[in-house]
Amino acid sequence: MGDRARRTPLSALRDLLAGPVLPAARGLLGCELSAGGVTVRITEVEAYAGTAGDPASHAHRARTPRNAVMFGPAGHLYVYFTYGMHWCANVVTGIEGEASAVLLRAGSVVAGSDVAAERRRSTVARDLARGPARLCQALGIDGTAYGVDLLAPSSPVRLSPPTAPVPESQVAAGPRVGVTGAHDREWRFWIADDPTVSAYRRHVPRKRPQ
DNA sequence: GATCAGATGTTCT
DNA sequence: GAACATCTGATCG
Repeated sequence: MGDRARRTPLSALRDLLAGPVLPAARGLLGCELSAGGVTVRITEVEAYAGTAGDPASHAHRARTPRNAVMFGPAGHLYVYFTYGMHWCANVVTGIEGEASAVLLRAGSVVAGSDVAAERRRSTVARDLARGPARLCQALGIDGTAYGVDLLAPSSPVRLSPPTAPVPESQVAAGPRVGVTGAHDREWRFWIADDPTVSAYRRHVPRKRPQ
């Protein structure tokens, strides 16, 4: 017996993140993310396999200044700016150099909802962190949080293990949202009956070239 | 409730 | 220059 029972939940989480990306993504459901005076319980995630043959990953082609942190150790935060106005947050997973990551797509605010509502200019609790860009806005995450260690106590953005684990029967899986290719992979995971999970939308090209 | 178009800037070809 | 891991507001049912 022993070793496993003595490990703290935090070190168990660190081990989980350092392993394969799919179990890591599932294990992130129910974890709590705290930043800027707001705490969110994660209800929806997507896995991206980095250099391991995933054409939808930002790290698939090559290492660039933007995705550099994904090539580092697990448990760090990958933040990127997209569509000219939105930030999105990922947790780096796997071994160094693999560049896999888990996109945090949605959560429900469990503390600091007044602060989150002020940032979001919305009073609908369900919508405060429903969607990857909304989640970042509610938590006040932007480029200044790029690369921070989510498991370090002094970090501005912190990740905590679930207060209650999510039962296997509550975890649903399906195709990823918004990605251009690789629709066949069911690498999106969410908590089945949670109202804060974003609705699935197939990727649509946004403009016709005349 | 569903669907559509527009905003806006960084990254890569 | 084109694409993009999105959101919001308007319009239609």
